[in-house]
Amino acid sequence: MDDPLYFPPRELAVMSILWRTGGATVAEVKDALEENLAYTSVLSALQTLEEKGYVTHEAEGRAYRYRALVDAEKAGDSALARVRESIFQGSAEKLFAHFVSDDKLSRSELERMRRLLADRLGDEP
Amino acid sequence: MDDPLYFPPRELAVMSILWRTGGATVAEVKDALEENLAYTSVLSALQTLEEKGYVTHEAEGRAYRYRALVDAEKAGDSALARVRESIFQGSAEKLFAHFVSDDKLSRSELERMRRLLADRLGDEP
DNA sequence: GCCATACTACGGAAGAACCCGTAGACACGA
DNA sequence: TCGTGTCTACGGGTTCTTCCGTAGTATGGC
Repeated sequence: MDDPLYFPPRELAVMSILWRTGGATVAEVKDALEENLAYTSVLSALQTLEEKGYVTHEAEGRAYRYRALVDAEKAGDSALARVRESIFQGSAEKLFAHFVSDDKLSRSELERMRRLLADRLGDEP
Repeated sequence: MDDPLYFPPRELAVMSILWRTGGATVAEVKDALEENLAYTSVLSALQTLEEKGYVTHEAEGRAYRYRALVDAEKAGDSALARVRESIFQGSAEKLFAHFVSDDKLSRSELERMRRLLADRLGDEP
């Protein structure tokens, strides 16, 4: 097991952009962020993340391109485990039940989920 | 839509106990917490949560009994939405796929999930 | 060469989160 | 009555997070 891996809100937003893009410059991150932050604020966030070891950078022309060092899957593991544990009393089923009860899920999404679950059940004789 | 509802780690741990128990005194929260905090630290956390409006208290004997004012479902909504949005690129399916790929899920759990999903699909003709 | 532009490094302010000690109130038993 | 134990209120210290301004460096156009 690895350390629990936790990102405060703003840092998570930045990581999210790095995961989506696969790597981004400060300016790109700034543009992708919903809130309108100063350039240096974005830079600071990235430097903080780098200091923590979650991110690295390499020169690209005059600028740096930042890249995530932890992958989204790992972060997803930690986040879902935390949600399951603290909000759904440790029960994966409770989490699941709540997840699929979301009205905004389309029928086709639900059907693809059913398919996924069927596959998952099939692979374990 | 309500406000996004977010709890930093320690406060989430405290809320978790209130959700599980339905209400608890400071001493009970302290005992239930994994980390060994000073009594007053736990009290502080509860007072902070109360100030934010997530918690209330009523006298019970000489002590206060604290109770959550937001329910776990709402917190679950926010938490899952945040995870889906920032880690799984907004895709409920990606989240789901990752969720069911967890090795620690037992076959019976998975089967109960399948049932739940089937019911959910059935209720929408 | 000189200027504007784009970028990073650095430092620091302000607030949030976290943690606890001390003081005071209150009840109970000796 | 006099501790003793349990509880809350209050205040303060420390670290983390967020945010940005200033200064310095390099690049490319003129």
